[in-house]
Amino acid sequence: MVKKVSTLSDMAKLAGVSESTVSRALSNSKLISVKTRERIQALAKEANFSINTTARNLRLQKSNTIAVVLLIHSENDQSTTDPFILRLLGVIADELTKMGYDMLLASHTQPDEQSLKNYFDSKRADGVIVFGQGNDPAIFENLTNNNKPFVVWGTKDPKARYVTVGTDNRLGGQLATEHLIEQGCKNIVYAGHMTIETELRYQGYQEAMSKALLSPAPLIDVHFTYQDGYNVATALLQEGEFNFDGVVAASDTIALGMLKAFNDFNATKDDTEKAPAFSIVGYDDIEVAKFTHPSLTTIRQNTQAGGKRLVELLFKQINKAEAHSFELETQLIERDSSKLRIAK
Amino acid sequence: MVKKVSTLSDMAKLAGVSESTVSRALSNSKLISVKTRERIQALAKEANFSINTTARNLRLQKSNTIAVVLLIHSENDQSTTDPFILRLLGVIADELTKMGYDMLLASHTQPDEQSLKNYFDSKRADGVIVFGQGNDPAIFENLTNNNKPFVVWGTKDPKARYVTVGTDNRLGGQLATEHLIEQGCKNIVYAGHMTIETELRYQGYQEAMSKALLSPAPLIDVHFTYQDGYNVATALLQEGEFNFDGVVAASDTIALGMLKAFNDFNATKDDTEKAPAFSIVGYDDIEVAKFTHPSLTTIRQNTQAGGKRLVELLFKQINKAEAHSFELETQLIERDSSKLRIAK
DNA sequence: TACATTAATGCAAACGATTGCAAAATAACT
DNA sequence: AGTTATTTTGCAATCGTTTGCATTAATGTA
Repeated sequence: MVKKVSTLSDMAKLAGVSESTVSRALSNSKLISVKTRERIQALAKEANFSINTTARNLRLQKSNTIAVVLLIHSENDQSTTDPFILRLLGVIADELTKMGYDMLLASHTQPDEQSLKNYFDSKRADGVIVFGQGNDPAIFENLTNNNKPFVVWGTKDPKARYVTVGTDNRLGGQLATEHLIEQGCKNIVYAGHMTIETELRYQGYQEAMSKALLSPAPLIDVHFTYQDGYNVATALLQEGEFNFDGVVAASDTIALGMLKAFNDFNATKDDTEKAPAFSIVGYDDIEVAKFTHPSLTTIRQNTQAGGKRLVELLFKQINKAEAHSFELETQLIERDSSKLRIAK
Repeated sequence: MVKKVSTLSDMAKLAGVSESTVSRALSNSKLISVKTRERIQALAKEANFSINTTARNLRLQKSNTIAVVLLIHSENDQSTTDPFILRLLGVIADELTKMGYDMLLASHTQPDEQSLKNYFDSKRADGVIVFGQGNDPAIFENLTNNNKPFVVWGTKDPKARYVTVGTDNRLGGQLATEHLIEQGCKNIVYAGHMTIETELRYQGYQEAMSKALLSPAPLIDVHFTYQDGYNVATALLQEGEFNFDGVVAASDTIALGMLKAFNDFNATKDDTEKAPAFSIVGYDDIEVAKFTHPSLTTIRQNTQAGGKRLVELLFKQINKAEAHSFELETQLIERDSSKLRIAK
């Protein structure tokens, strides 16, 4: 077997030229004559040679890598489980691959400024995409001051200067609520957990209620999982305290969990004891929402568009261009879960 | 503002010692006296200094990074969309973070040996986890020969020597089919697309059928998405060719898509024209399967256990220990979708 | 042929860390 | 204090690239 060719100097020996010539030939520099250029490239392919990225990055002072960081704020914040986030990650991975960049994925359970800054200081990433805005935007402010390229998925905070991509959460909450009101619901509740992002959805809900002269109910606290949606709804049903004809859920997972709880509950009761049907609207429009029974009316957060935009705005910053926060279209997708009450 | 401290030599100046001392102090070498060690560590924290990973990796000849590669074999192979794969990625990300490793995520639309080898040659990763076994295991054989640490999610090929983690697909297909037979189904079909992995599921189906003296039907070709499950089933229903009382689906997405198609179809017909109910078993046990209506009977592939095992076996190889392919428990999760026929 | 241009190559200095070995500082012991 | 053993520190080479500058080769012109 031939001796392994693994460095530029190996290649140089092989080709009978200097390292610089090989380096230039491989990067297609026109300083090198076409003849030797092609010869060397062929040789490199034949010898299965590929440049050492680490050394290259060191010399070039860049990493060709984007870090995608999931900030986990609590035990119940399971970003690595959430189908919506995961889907978005998939889109980002595809986009970055297209740009020839690597994607570094990491989740941090202790979200602090330093650990984010560290990606830059340690030169591990040329840019950072953050999920999990949390309640403390101050973390990000400093990065902005230092001109580090980074983008946050979430709500635009008017006081903050960092770049975000997300939907209009207030509007989303409002659209969902208004839709239920149009369907004839009177007694509508909001189900979700409070974060900076979802607080706005709740506000949207409250506004829509007030505008329709309905009184907002206190929120039902549920974490963003199928299971918690199921558990919380089941508990309420069993206590006989689930007396709503409409639910605005803060995520599709919650909505589907609640629907399931309702079905299971009624399956055990005979007709006189059954809980009355309700309408429900989810949030995110995860893929399965279209295929459940009933299909889920929901507020779409377009993952495809969102992922692309995140990457685009990050690269604008990397290339020293101006980047402005972007708000994705916030759209109600009307399906069957909001017609339940009527069907009944 | 203080001048930025970004290299070891900056730190050395700051602390009034040599670079080597700083380097050793930060890595907690006992060659350095406790006093100076602590002093320097404090100083480093204060100055927000962190070692340049690229330089470190170059010197140490390792990358502290694991590449997770999605091999995309066709247009229809949408790994970055598949909820099961995505969930597995989430688990792996968590595990690697725990080990202090970075996770590099990339999808390759042109799966070839060289591009995988390249992660090692270019020193970008210390190990590789591969999804998308495809039909050409030869790709992996060479990596094995070269002693590169890598693990493949999928079926153990007895002829191949590379390390895999996955479930027993033949058994899975068999369990699903036998369960339907127990439920009283006679006319059972398998719905999925052929890959090395899913072919075994189909074989399991065929065996179970034969054993029960039922004749296997030709497979329904469906790609692994909700949408394709829906489309294919809808087409068959409309043609009046969907005359099965049981379906073994190659994924939960397919199963849920088909169930939806069935519901939608019958919703448009009045009682005399309705298609008869059927039982269906999915594959994967994605999280939502428990929360659909009806809940989905399925073959579980435990993502938690699988992700952990993939990482564990990879690190065994990295540490030059022996690593053997591992087969996860293959388990039927019985829920409601396989009772449909009876309920009717 | 001699000289000026232009094209093609090579030299050597970075990039920022780690580490074997030598040197200096401190401690231990007569 | 003088010598030896031990602890602490520093020097300098190395990892594999890229690139400004100097050098050499090739071409053009008179």
